[in-house]
Amino acid sequence: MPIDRRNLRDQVREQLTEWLADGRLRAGQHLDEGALARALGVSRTPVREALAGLAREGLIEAVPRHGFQVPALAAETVQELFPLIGALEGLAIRLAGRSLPELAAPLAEIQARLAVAQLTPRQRWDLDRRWHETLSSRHNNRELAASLERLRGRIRHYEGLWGRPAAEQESLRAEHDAIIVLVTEGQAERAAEAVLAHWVRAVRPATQWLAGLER
Amino acid sequence: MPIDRRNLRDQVREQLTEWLADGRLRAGQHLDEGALARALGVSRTPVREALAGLAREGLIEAVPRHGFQVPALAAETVQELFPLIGALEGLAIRLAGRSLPELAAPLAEIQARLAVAQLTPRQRWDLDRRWHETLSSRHNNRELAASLERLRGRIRHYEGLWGRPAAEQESLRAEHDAIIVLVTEGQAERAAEAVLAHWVRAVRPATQWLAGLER
DNA sequence: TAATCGCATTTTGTATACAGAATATCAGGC
DNA sequence: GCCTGATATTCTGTATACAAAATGCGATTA
Repeated sequence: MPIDRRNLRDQVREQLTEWLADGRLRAGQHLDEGALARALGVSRTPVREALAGLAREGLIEAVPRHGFQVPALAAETVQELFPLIGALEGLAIRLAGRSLPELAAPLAEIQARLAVAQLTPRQRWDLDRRWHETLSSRHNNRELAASLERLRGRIRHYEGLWGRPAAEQESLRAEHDAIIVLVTEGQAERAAEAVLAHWVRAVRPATQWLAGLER
Repeated sequence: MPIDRRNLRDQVREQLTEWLADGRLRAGQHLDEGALARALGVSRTPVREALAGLAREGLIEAVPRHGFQVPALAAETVQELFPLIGALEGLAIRLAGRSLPELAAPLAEIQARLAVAQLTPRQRWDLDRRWHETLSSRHNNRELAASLERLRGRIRHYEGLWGRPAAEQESLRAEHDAIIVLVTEGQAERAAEAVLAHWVRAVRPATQWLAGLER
């Protein structure tokens, strides 16, 4: 019988991360502590503690005397976070060792679903995320897992990237295929390099998409 | 005229990270909110918010109904964090591009100081940290910088590692030399791999040191 | 001596109160 | 019509209050 020993701070944080993930809290949005507290049926105290934690994680921003807000979409964020995620997924691959080829089948399965034409950007985004999560799942490093989850959480609002021209999507999918081949062959080092390059190359279409949004 | 708009939460966090860095708050120590608030001359509210933030960063631990504490030294932490730092320093090196060889001189300078025999573990630890900070300073990725700083902050309590046998220290210093050669030659890819391997190899002496502490 | 119980004290977790800053509203003037 | 400024309102930041859980400690007992 697991007694619930969690404090409100953690429960609030969990709910807020969910709302950040599902888009109920949108990029650029200001977070009203009072409104959140009322919505959750708690006082502002645990809400503020949760927000302070999320802010230190980078999931939200803290602006002195203005409170907290969801970060607006920014090209800088993509430019900085994508390579970071790539490097960590590379580490995950290197740590997979001999078991790396076991990932080939599940990766190919997700990849096949990504090839379907009439998916929404959101669906593509989810599949792509699951593909990368699978690719970087073969390690026993909880810190690495936590870091990756945190960084991925920070780019959740960028799903519109997958509304880009089909040609760009095609080239990114081709890179997936190339990585799957390396994974199948157990070439961890080269697969790690490829996944980093993959993320770095994705920066350009993402920033172009953001530039298009400005209008 | 930059008006101080910072809130107490941020100021408290800054002071606490300092106390964590200089050892005034020791590994395993319980953090008494009331005592901290009194010591800082503020109420518990901003202290708790600062603690909640530090906990989400992993610099301290939150135990429900028991408050906050500085994480105890643990072999797991070393095993998980060292490769993570290595991967991120590797990314920093790859991002340095053509300017990588410029790092050779300052690295060699710090390395020379590390060769002096009668340094305290603390002095060695500081020099080693500065060596790695220098090695990974040539990039313009603020997120990478923040992640590295955070992770480095989490292994600050492990300075005793540099009280290990001279032979081990010698081999780690030799790896530094090899990396400096690669840096001089501008071989970013190989230098990145070498620095990851360097951190991975450092896991063993660190865990052995920790095992020795248990007695 | 070691373990256990009961009680006092401390400490955490949460709610609430309050001051001051930021923001919104709106009237008046250019 | 738009800017300016005064005022009202909202919201943040911080302190304080209070209940409940955890902890410490001494007495009691096996």
